[in-house]
Amino acid sequence: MTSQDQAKQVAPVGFDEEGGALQLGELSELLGYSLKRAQLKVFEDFLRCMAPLQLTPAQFSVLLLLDKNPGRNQTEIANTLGILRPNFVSLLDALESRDLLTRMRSPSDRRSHVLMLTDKGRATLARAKKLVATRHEARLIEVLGPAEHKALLGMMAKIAREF
Amino acid sequence: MTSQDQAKQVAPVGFDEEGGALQLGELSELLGYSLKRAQLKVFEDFLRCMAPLQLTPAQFSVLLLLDKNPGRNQTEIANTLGILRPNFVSLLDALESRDLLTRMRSPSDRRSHVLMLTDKGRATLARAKKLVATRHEARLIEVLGPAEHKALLGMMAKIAREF
DNA sequence: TATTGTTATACTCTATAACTATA
DNA sequence: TATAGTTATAGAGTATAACAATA
Repeated sequence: MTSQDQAKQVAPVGFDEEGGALQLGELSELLGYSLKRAQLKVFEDFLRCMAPLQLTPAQFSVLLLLDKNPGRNQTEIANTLGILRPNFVSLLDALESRDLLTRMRSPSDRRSHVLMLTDKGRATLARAKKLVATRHEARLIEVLGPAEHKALLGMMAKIAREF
Repeated sequence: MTSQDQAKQVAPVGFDEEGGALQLGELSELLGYSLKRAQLKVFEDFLRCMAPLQLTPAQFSVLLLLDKNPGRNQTEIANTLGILRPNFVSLLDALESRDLLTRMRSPSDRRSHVLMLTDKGRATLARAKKLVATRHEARLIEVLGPAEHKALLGMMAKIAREF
């Protein structure tokens, strides 16, 4: 089977750190690692702040994009958000069943569905934006400071664009 | 296939009518959104750079942590990495089957498995570290600049810690 | 023939309950 | 009784193929 007689450099006896906190070591210098953990924290906080409206980050991004770009079809919105078309269907089903948006067959190309926010969708988006600004982003700015928060936004955009 | 895939074509601005690029709007000010997209890019690049060794970010983090903290059990390592114990099992199975680490029953508490890198595990980790430094982090530093890269690390750690 | 929305499907991650063997 | 490792399982998120309607 597998090996059983190597690893003689560090004996299983003589633990000098029994029960103590582990050394992260080079892990804390690994940007991907910190980035992932920070991203999880930020999404957790987003969900907490958005709990009254029951919107996920992905759902919020769809409403935001639709408000700024009315009359687009599913493929255009999904592509812009990096969501694959098949996976976009159930996401839209959920929002449409909550009457936040509508799918309408395009008169010019009856294959495509034109997406538009409903009045309820616009109202919900307005409340959602307020929650994000006053609870979520406000807390981030409080932790980082306004200058670093802005710098961070720039760096994230740069990585997403140029990396 | 060239090195440049057309994941997202950026059309010239000013095309707000039919067929033009969509307006991201407030989406670009949403830190969680940029953070997520940046994190995906960084992990993609990590996998590309690490392709010769076939290590995922999670696997690399386990090797790194084990090297710095030999003789710990599965629960301690998993908790430190934010991995749930049940999900840690198959991750370890994969690394152990590649002879990169060993599980040994602890003599003091026969319930727990003491984890240690094998010689092959240490050698692989050394090669992995070199790939990360010379290919992955080097590219990040090239895009961001050394000062911003360092600042970014600090901010990510701060969010992961205080947020 | 090509494209839009869709279904089906599969694979990875993540999360919870419950089992076993030890303590 | 409680804990460490494990199994089973379920749910998200993500990926590809293929089909019907339409172009």
